[in-house]
Amino acid sequence: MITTTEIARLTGVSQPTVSRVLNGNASVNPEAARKVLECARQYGYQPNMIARGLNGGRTNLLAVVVPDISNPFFADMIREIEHEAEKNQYTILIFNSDYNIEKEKKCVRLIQQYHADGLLLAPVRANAKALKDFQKLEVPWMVFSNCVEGVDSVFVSHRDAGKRVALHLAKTGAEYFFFIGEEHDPKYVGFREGLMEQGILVDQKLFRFWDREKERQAKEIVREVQERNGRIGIFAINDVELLPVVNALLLAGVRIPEKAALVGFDNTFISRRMTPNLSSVSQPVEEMGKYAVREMIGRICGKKSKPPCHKELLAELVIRDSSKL
Amino acid sequence: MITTTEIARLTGVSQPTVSRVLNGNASVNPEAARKVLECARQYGYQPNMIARGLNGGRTNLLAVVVPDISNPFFADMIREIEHEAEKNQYTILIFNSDYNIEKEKKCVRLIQQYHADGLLLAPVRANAKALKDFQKLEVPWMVFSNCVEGVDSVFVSHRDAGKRVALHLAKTGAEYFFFIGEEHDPKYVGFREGLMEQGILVDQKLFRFWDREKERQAKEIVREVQERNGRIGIFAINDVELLPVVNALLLAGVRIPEKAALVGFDNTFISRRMTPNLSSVSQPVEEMGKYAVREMIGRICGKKSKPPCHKELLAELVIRDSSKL
DNA sequence: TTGTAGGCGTTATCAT
DNA sequence: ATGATAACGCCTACAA
Repeated sequence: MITTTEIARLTGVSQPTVSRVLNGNASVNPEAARKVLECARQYGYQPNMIARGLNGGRTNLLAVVVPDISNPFFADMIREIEHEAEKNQYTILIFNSDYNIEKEKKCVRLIQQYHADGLLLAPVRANAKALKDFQKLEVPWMVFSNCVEGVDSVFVSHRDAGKRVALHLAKTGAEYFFFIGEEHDPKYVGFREGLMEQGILVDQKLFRFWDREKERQAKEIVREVQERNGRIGIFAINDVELLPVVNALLLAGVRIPEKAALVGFDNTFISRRMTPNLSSVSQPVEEMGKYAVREMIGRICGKKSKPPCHKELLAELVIRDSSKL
Repeated sequence: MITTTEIARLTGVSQPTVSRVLNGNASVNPEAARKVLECARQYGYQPNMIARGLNGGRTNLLAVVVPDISNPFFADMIREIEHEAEKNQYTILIFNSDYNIEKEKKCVRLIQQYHADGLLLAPVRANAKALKDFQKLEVPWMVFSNCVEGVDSVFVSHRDAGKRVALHLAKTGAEYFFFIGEEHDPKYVGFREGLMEQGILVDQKLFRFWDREKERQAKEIVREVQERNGRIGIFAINDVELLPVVNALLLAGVRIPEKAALVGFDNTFISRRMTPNLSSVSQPVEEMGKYAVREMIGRICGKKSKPPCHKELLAELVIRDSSKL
């Protein structure tokens, strides 16, 4: 790997001049510039980002922390983020928090150690307290996919989405409502709210399921579906969680959507390609990724004066066979 | 961010002594060590990996290049790689080649610029010529998921797997065989070989499909299935490619597996959770990820004398409803 | 056991 | 326009 010092020696100019030529910002003698560029080309010069990052400069590294890389939604987000980052000469460092707050915290250390220029975080918990460690960071950071009070965020409102799903399922004539996910999830909060707004007695009509054993959970849900007269509206925190349930319902001969109307989340390729097709809340992955990266780069380069950002993007409820009445 | 120099100033020892204490390799005065550690703790010292990487040291960065992060197989691989890397104090840089040879080549530059200690590559094309740019790298690199002649690789034999699928589908009584994928894919080569070994006249009985428009392709396949008497054996290069076909077949009322027996690849969660369940070739993702990272770290740390590595892991053909006779 | 000195490759500052 | 020089934070000699 040839260095600027080496190019300087070979072309008979000083090292800073080489630097100036290669960065193209200051003015240099055209003839010297030509020689330097020629030499750089010939030896395949590559700037050493490590050295560049050392004395206070940019590393052009962007850290990305997600709970689970293999979840299709996050995988898609990462693809978009990587794509937009690459267009802007940024390289991404990936960290998997594994839905574990402690692991998430450890990422702070690594981000500091590698002097990433910024961080995009899909937090395990969408509340500011759980993120207080990140306040230590001396570089800009922002949350995506969720909205956190007092923290720059790019998101769709999961609560709103949950509400819309409630409205939709109620309209399909569902009498009972099952939610698959955790209680603190904003989707649940919104789902509940939405049902209450419809005058549905949530304490008697809404049930929540969350079992690590997906097959067992699916069986339980099927049983609960079969026990009740009337249509059941089922809403899962993501498409992946919905799959075993669909599977179990089909095997048990439960008719979809007549007996059980289903809605997932994230609108991954799975939902489009399943039979039956699954209704799902679609997050604007590409827009969210692009927006997050651009906003981040703005913060990295720009004046600190950037106003706090709380960008809500619109989710779309894509209605497919699994909940079409 | 406090530095070793600063700690040295505060504790009244020299900077190298601080370095020695924090790295714990050389012997130091216990009392001085105590003071240094206390000070480091108090100020939350974090080593600057950038500086450490500069003078020939390790950056502890591991580059990973895949064709498509959002493909569930690669997403799973990345999760395993990240997990094993993290256990070994490595951080990963992610690059998406987008199935594009030119983009893949560009990664070489970035890996050099960031002085990654090594590279794990899932190549777009599994041949040495397409990878000649990577020979420039001064750090160890190896291929995973595919086998490349003359290059360190960790893989399952796609050709063998293709052969086994051919055998399996022939046994189920299929008379015609459809392959969904590209011609140069080793899976196709193996599939073809396997059929020939069964005495099947591949020129008349084997058909290959590869259309960017997945819906159109699926419709065409359904048409071709319906046109023929006898069972069709269908093998797709991955589960994702199989989905639209399953969908179209079900909608057209084609019976699975009686009329069309299907086998996918990668054994992603989709195949388990679809109805019908999909047969699929399972790659040992966890083992492959672990093995690749460990072998890589061995190369990074160890003597160059490491022998070339061509590690073949065993794929397993998981037979489910979609091809159970 | 410890400190001094030098260097990694770059950018920034200051003269010239 | 350009060259010296210093600095970034760390590590590896080498000397004491």
